[in-house]
Amino acid sequence: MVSISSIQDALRALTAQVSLLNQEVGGRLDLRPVDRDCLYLISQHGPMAPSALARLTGLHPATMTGVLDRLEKGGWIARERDPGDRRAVLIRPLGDRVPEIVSLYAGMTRALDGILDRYSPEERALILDFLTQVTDAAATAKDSL
Amino acid sequence: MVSISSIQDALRALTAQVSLLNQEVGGRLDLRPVDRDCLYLISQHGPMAPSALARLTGLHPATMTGVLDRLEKGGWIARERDPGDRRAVLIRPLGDRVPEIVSLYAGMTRALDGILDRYSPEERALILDFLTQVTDAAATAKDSL
DNA sequence: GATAGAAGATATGGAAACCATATAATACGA
DNA sequence: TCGTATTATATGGTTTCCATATCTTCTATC
Repeated sequence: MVSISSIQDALRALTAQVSLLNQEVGGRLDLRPVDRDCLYLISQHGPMAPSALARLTGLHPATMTGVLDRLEKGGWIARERDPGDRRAVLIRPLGDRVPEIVSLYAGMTRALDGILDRYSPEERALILDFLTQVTDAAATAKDSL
Repeated sequence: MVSISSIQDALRALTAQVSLLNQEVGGRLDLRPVDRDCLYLISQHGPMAPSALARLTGLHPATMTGVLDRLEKGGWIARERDPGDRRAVLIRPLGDRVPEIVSLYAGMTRALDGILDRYSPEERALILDFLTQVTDAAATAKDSL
């Protein structure tokens, strides 16, 4: 019998381990953890304003300026003027250095391919659904704090 | 059809979202991300030496001293002399403030309970197995960088 | 045993990051 | 049009991070 708490423990262990992997990858690219997190969010969400990113991550706006300075200097993003609001800035992710990231995650990607190969389509659907639900739950739990 | 890459994306989204939740929880407890990560590792692994923790996390030993200073000051851990090696220190996790953590994660725990309730024992076993495999893969991927 | 070198943790000082506040530019409502 | 709100960033002080040095203790070799 698989207890609920054992799955909770497994989830914690997974996120902790992935966090360590991310930290190692980030280190190779001169990306601090907070920079890497912001970069991921930008690349997923598309162009967005610094203030929105600061709200999302809970960082101070002044801190966000520093984060974006580093990301811009590293060639990860570009700052653009928002055509609709001349006060605002749009942060656009640049694709130039994406291959470096892909390369560093190649081992993990390959391992994951191997794991998923052994599951049936139904099982994969189950896994995807579970992951999605947990992600939503985490977002809700954070917002209701 | 559930593609492999969609599950990879879901995993990235999950870890990113959990990272945000952790960051929020840590903030409420005056724990910086690096302190929180170290505290988790200590609490899972049991008493361990600062040098071992520094190696595991990739932090500089001098940085680890600062992390442990903060964790000790906050009442999260205690430094003890290693009886077998008088140079060494053993970091012991203290349980005093664990209820605070549990309380902040209560929403997430409850949501996860609700999600898992809807799965059969076989499905739970599948999920647990998948999570365990991915965790191992992440550890291996990190070590082979 | 005695001794040289290694290993462990921490002190010290300089560099970097974080954050509160102030500032400048722009938007928007009365 | 004027006053206030919003957006991003500059500035200065505090905290954190890291390289090096230092002190203690262990261990291998003589």
